[in-house]
Amino acid sequence: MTLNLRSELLLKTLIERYIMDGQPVASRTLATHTGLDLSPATIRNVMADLEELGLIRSPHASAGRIPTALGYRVFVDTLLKVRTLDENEMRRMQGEFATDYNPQHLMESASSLLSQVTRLAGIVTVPRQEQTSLRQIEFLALSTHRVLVILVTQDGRVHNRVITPHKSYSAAELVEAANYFNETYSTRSLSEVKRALLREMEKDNDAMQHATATAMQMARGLLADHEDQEADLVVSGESYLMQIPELGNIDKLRQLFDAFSTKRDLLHLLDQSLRADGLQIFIGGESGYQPLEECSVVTAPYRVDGQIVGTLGVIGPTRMAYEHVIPIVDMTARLLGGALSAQNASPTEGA
Amino acid sequence: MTLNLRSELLLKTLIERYIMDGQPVASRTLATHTGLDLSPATIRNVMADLEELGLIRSPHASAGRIPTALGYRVFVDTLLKVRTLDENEMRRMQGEFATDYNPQHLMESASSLLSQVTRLAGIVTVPRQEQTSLRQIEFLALSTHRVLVILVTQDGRVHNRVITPHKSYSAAELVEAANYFNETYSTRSLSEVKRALLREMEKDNDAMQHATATAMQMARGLLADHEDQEADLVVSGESYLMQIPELGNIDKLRQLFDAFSTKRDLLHLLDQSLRADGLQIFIGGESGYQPLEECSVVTAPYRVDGQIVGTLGVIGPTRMAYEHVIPIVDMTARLLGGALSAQNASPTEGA
DNA sequence: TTCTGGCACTCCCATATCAAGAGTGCTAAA
DNA sequence: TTTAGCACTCTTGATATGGGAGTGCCAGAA
Repeated sequence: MTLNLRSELLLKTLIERYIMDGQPVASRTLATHTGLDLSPATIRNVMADLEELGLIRSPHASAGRIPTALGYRVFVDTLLKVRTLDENEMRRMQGEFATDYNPQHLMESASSLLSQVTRLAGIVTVPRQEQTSLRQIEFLALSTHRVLVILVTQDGRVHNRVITPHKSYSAAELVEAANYFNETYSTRSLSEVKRALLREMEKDNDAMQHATATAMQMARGLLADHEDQEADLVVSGESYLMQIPELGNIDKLRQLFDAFSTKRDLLHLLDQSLRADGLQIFIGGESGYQPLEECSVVTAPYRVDGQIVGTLGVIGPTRMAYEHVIPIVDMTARLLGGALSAQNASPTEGA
Repeated sequence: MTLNLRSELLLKTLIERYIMDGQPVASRTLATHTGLDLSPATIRNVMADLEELGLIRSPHASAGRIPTALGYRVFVDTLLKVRTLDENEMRRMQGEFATDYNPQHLMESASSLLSQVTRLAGIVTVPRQEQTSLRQIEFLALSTHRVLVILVTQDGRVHNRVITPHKSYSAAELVEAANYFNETYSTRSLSEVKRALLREMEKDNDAMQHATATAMQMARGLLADHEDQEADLVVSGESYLMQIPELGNIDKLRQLFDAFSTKRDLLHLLDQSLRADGLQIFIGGESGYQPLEECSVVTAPYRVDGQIVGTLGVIGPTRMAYEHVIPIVDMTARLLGGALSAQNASPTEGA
């Protein structure tokens, strides 16, 4: 599919206008709003070609044309000139962004920043535990048979879990076990740690040192309910989606909102972006996920200390202001990554 | 306003029918579906009286009647016979309810249980920190100038916060400070603790023992960002509200959803229920909160160790099956309270 | 005094009709 | 290759129309 310059220009203008006002674009409108000095009749011929190529379509016989998903694809890939954020916008976003040291809060802030600035739904995936590495672990006796496990991961998040071992342990034993853990496993990724633990546990218990044995008991308790601790999603501004006319159908809207609370499929989609290493756009059906049929998703991964740990982005109607949304998503990924990395640096190095 | 038996019966039947099928109820329908052997004309006379009293109204001249908020109020207060849950339902709810020891998870489970069983939006308020008492506190050095504070409250929740004191402390110092804290403040409510701390901090630092001084440093850091740690709300099943025809108006729906994400006003409403000590129902405008105009809220407080710590309930259309919803809300409050209390008991006493 | 049959009246709702407007596709000519 | 012209299609809003559902009220029955 090769488009000549004129067709490209017309397609571009058509899509831009459609994004602007949501109305099917007629040949006459296009004739007056493209620099080209052509009559509507000529435009109509070109439009017929574009329709043939599947880039635009008409909702009915005597309406103008609107872009198809394929049309948006071509637009985004080859016609779109992404504006960089101007100074003001950048400053405003930085100003809106949280400045504290709480990772969970930073993610919520990023999500709400995305939705406020784009007026679309903002999403941020919380780093998968498996992919981040262990920094520190501590055990704390709550009562005779209940131990609070505190897990600090590389991304700065603190995870709590209460386990109930069969035996009771003294504070000293717990400290010893934690030390063993920290010496042996810290800086290794959680999935690695998990694998190593499973290997370790197969060995004969009697041969173990006391600290090791205690540590293994803790590990057993930890792994037991590890499963439910899945990656999570922070969504905000869903309600912006309610006023976009393309989703006027209450049923589609409902499916979309269900997707937000189920999270599973959205997480799966965002995982793809995790691997893609760069800004990604899913237009309409491209996501392969029915409730997103009328939507586009713009995502970007964010990094902590140079390593990709999660993704964020926005969900909105296919008819969204891509050239506006893209730099915002990009910028937010940087902001969040930066904030998470900054808090990671030990204060002696940082400010 | 005194209604004779016949009027009451008719009002009751009218509301029951309207709750069933959502259609305005006509005199003829009422004549056939009430035990009374009366002609539609007679019914019409009674209906005119009920309308006079503001209990029902007709959407337009030649439609049947529908209940007003006041009508529902009378219905709920004096006409409704609440069914107790039958064995099966009770068992099913118990089965669906989470069984683990994670308070946060228990609340989410309660919320989703509410919404699944009632097919309405479920809400659970997370206990206000101020009202629950301190059980245990620990300090953990993360790096030279960063200390992780772990706060275990009476309801079993674990709170983390990272503070950055100006001075660096050794592990031993931190343990000592924690001991001081636990000895001095545990079992006292957080708001009490806060007050006591503020008093304490005004004293001359030099006179303090070392442990006390360290503890006060920590306290300073803690109180600094205490504010943002507000009470929170767990909402689920919002999307059930999208298919109820009374809220067909996308704009009202949006306001409602905004209320769910803002949380502030809903929290305020639920706080009233906290003080009321029993199941409460807000019908339509009674909540005094505009987005809930078309909705009713059914709430019940839940208790941990006999003390009310939070509320839960459902939000749905005023036209909801109250006699069905009420026992479910009540039951869920018991389940959640029970689960939270159970995990609180030390394992030696419990199972 | 209370109830009821009857009837006129009101309002909704679905359907049909109509005219105007917008936009296209095609053709023939520039 | 472009364009003017024109017939055709489809939407949209306004308007009319008939049927249906239900009420309010009155006068007579119980």
